[in-house]
Amino acid sequence: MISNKAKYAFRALLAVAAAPAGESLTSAEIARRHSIPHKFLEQILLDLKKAGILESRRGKSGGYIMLRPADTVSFAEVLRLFDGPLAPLPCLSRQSYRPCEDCISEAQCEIRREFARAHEASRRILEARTIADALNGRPFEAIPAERSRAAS
Amino acid sequence: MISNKAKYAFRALLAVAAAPAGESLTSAEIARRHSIPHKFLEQILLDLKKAGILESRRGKSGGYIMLRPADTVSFAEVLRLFDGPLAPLPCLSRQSYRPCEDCISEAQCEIRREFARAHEASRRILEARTIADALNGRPFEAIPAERSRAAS
DNA sequence: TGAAAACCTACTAGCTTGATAGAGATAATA
DNA sequence: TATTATCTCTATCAAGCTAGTAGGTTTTCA
Repeated sequence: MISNKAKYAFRALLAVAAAPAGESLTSAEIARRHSIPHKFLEQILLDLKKAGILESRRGKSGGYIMLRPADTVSFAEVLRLFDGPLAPLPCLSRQSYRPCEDCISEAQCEIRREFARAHEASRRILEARTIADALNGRPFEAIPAERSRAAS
Repeated sequence: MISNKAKYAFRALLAVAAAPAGESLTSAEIARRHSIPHKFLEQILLDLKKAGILESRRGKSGGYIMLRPADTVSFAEVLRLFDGPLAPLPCLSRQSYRPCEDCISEAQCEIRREFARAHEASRRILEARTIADALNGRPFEAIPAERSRAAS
């Protein structure tokens, strides 16, 4: 299960990305429209800003706006930001690899082998799909097949 | 990330399933061989027994043995048993469905739509792969395509 | 100067994880 | 029958995490 924090982050991002170009949205407005605790949302928006995804304007008539275009922000990136590694095992994480304690041999670990498949399947989708895709409902079939397995 | 408990459960199950037919394994032996805290493992084995996956014999020369054949025990089942629903959102869980609070329309929820794809991909693999598959290294390609989408 | 907004830091209740502890029940065997 | 090895059950606990709440500071606009 993803955390509430991540869920709120997605809602907020979708809201900001859906706003007319150049128009900013205040945290209070987002909170009201999506029933998110306001102060909690503020922290989340701040994280999104620190991550370089959102831009903010302070003061009266301030608010939030996309910094990076919505089609460059993947679900995987946002989820990682709030919930940590996507991988089901530390030894399967690319971004924050860590061997399991007491692991004798990664190559021979059946658990790793099985979860690697499952993880790879969902990882590819979360990595490929962006906030923009979600907004305009681009169908799943349009995801280009990932050829480069080398980096895995 | 899956819990330590689930990881231990997989290790233990693989060990019991790998034992020669009819031969039982004691919790102490499994704990020793896989560096799992003994008393903690006992709880886990008990859960596996209550779930009808393992069988136990008490007393001297007791131990654990598979109750159900290893090729009927899926990774999904074991993971659910210890870590709860596989679904990233409550509204995506088949076994323990629950709407998100404050959800206005499931059909129109972009977050649900995106995560549904990712979840379905890994769910199918975890559901299809069994302890027996993991043990004899049956290649992933051999998984039969799931045709019935109706139950989704 | 006042209002509205983002920004920052601290705190907290309740839950979950990953165990540890100790006693009881049962079965083989000496 | 006593011993011993094993599973079984229940309670407890420290540490960390989740989902916030709280209260102030800074910035900007009118």
